[in-house]
Amino acid sequence: MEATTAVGHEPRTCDAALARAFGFLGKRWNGVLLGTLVRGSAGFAELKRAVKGISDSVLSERLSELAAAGLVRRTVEEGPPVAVTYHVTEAGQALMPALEALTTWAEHNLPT
Amino acid sequence: MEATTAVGHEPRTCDAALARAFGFLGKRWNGVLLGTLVRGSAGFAELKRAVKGISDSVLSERLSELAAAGLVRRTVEEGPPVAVTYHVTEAGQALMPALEALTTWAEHNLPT
DNA sequence: TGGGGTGCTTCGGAAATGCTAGTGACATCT
DNA sequence: AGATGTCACTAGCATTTCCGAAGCACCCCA
Repeated sequence: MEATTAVGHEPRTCDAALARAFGFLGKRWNGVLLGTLVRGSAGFAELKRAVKGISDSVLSERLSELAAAGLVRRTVEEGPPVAVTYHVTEAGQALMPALEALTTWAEHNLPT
Repeated sequence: MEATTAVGHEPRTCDAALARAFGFLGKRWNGVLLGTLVRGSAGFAELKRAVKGISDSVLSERLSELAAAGLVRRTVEEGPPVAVTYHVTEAGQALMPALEALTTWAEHNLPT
């Protein structure tokens, strides 16, 4: 194990930032969830219907994670009928171009 | 409410293509794997070292899936020392811009 | 002849996910 | 009024998926 004095060829590691990105997007529903939320805020039930396939428990958990990471914000409207709304923050919005690129790619390269 | 005769607004579903994209990228290692492979072909062991954290079994499985989806190709060099090489196809290459966008986003919006 | 490298597959066990229900406040239908 | 439904979740299993270690076959180098 040399402590490469100079140069050194890194063993072809993948970009650290990309790895971090997939730390999030690599979890089962986060991608679609964010992708849905980016096109407009929604409540819990609405989200569940939109993402269809996701379960209550996971949705709840993912929303917490996303909120903790500062990508999504949870707003409670006290009415009499309390309404909760989830919407993306700027950090979430910033993901848009990437999501679009991904969509385009899928359209062209992924079988239906 | 509604059931008005025609129209109907879809309940805000996420883009189908994006969902398909995350059918792949939403699985634990596929993203980083593709991201690594995009910067150059590699053999099994090399890949394992590069993606570090992934296990043999999962790597093997992921590579099969990726190959089945036509994003990666598996080439066997018959020598006596059989050497296997994995490299992305054009469909895989086409993912690059999306991956770059993702990387940029992570750099700016994801904590280290 | 032993150590090291490559390319996988096969086992458990552990962790992540999914399904079914249930709660409590309100709203609406009959 | 009472039944039913919606909204936002939480709770408890069952199933799926993932990981880590081990093993197998082959080759190269000393």
